[in-house]
Amino acid sequence: MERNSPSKASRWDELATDWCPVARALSVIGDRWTMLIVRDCFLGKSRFEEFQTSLGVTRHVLSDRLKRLVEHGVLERNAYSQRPLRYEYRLSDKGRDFAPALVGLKDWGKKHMPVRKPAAT
Amino acid sequence: MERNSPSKASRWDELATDWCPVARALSVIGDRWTMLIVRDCFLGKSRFEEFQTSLGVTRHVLSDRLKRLVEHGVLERNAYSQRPLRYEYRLSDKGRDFAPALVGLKDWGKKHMPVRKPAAT
DNA sequence: CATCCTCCGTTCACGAATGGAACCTACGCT
DNA sequence: AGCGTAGGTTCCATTCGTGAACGGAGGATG
Repeated sequence: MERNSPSKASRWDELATDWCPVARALSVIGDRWTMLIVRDCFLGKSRFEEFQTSLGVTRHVLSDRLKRLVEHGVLERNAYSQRPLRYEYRLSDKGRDFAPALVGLKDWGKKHMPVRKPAAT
Repeated sequence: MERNSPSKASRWDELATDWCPVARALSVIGDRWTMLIVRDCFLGKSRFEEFQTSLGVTRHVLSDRLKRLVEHGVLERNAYSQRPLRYEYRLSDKGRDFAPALVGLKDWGKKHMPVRKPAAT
């Protein structure tokens, strides 16, 4: 009865080394907010305040997720202003490659999760 | 914990009415474990113990996520045994339609999140 | 028949993560 | 100087996830 499955007891941190590429992907972007941040990047947003306003996520969590995304090479943090020294977050190639997954999610949401307030598309 | 409460007033629930289909999709499957449960369903798993063993997720959370997935019509809960009265969870059409998104995630994981085994040569 | 075992959960206590808001730094404007 | 803005950081109460134990309905075993 012992199932010696390689993915047994996958703790969140251990997902990064899971046999399943889906699990490994989720170890980076499988967070509540992370995928929405990436979505916002695709929509052209790049600054802290933009994400914060758009998502309504707390600044603390946003800061954390951005750091994480940069660490994992999904986003790149560049100074867009030297005098006040401000940074922007832009998609890396790795991040841009996430587009198909996002599209898959979008299509599914569009088809199966209709908006329930007004009747607009 | 109670996901079937009428109004939880969480940011999660607000996502369900978001203008963006990605956000709406994430309001259902944007959880750490939920997408992995769905993945397991695609891999043929259907029972509580199977998910629990495979994912190592706590029973509490698993129970909660399965309920949520059934509520949202991603999974269907059917009795596979009447005498001990046991249920199995199977993908609905809506759930099966999630395949492309999962594939997108898989491809991204495969390309950008290589396995980093500690004892790898 | 008593006892243990399996499956599918639920309940409990506690630590981690999150939400909300205030605070801080560095600069620009007036 | 005083205010506003961008980009965070810190603090605290609440919520969530985790690990472990418990429960209950039925089956298998002695």
